[in-house]
Amino acid sequence: MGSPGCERMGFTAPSPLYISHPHTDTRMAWLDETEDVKPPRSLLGIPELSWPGVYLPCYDRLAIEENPWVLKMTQSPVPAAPTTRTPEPSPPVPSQPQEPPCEMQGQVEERCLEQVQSMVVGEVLKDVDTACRLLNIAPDPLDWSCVHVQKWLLWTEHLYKLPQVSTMFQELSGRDLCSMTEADFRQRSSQFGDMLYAHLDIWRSAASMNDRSPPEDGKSAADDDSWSDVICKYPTQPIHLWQFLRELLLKPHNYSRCIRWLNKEKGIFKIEDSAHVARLWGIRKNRPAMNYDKLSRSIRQYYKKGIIRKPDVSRRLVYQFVNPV
DNA sequence: AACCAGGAACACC
DNA sequence: GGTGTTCCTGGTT
Repeated sequence: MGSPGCERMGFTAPSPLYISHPHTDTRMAWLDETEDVKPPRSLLGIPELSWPGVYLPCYDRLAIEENPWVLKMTQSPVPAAPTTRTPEPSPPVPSQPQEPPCEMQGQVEERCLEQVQSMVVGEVLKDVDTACRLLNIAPDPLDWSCVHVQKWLLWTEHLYKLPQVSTMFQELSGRDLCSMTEADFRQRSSQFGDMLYAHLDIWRSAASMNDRSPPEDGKSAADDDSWSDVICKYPTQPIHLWQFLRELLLKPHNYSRCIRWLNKEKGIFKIEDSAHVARLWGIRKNRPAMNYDKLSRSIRQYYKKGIIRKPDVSRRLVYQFVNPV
């Protein structure tokens, strides 16, 4: 590896990165199969660059529309821009002087951009981290086995609603994958090769960034759950279903559309989208035939073990952890 | 139709 | 043996 992460991330290179405000429920629009989650590039004013426009799952078009100023980040920061750029509606900066000197305004914008950049980097790392734990794969693609590569491909298919492309990349380790050029990717999948290549690029960038700044203890990328401490060691022991469910529940900004707490204190949760939860579990366990019927059977196995039960008032798709955290 | 409950056989570690 | 998967029958919402 060894290529500079930030450039690969698209912060210095002209790579569009669709971003939005984090922690909105709309972040997981990709989970909703009825929607086309990729924002129309033309509408966003993003030029059709050679980069395929990787759409990060944590960012969605609604929030982009709500925060048009963020779009600046998605556009090429080529040198020509600053002098001709028209003033955009500023992000909420309290008590801003009415007519700030140009320099000051530039500084403010620069600081805003820096803040947004670091926010985006954080969100990207978080998403990679989440995917790593859900798939039980290492963050660095170079460490992937053929099985890991297939998992990642299945995940990416799911993420971007691609047709089955994983078959085009069989028998490849992560190292093989990383040694491939964009042209190699396109050769295997003319339609989606560039997208996969770009997505892999993000992962490699995230890995290289992690290399340079290992997560500090306690407050890591998965800052909103103490749970991650338990199973943060990536390619280790298999995860239990109840652990997996809890992990989804502890990422509400990612998965609240498919599973959410009804009463966190009591450990009562509801599966909002049974098919999606089952599919995620299937990806995680490498069981393509997984469905809610089977998943719920596994949940029912927990009844006699005293791990999960039905709440006192039984409701469809609602379960309860016997020992809530 | 989708969900729920649980038996049974099986695979995998 | 523990855990989860797969298949099944039959009941409920």
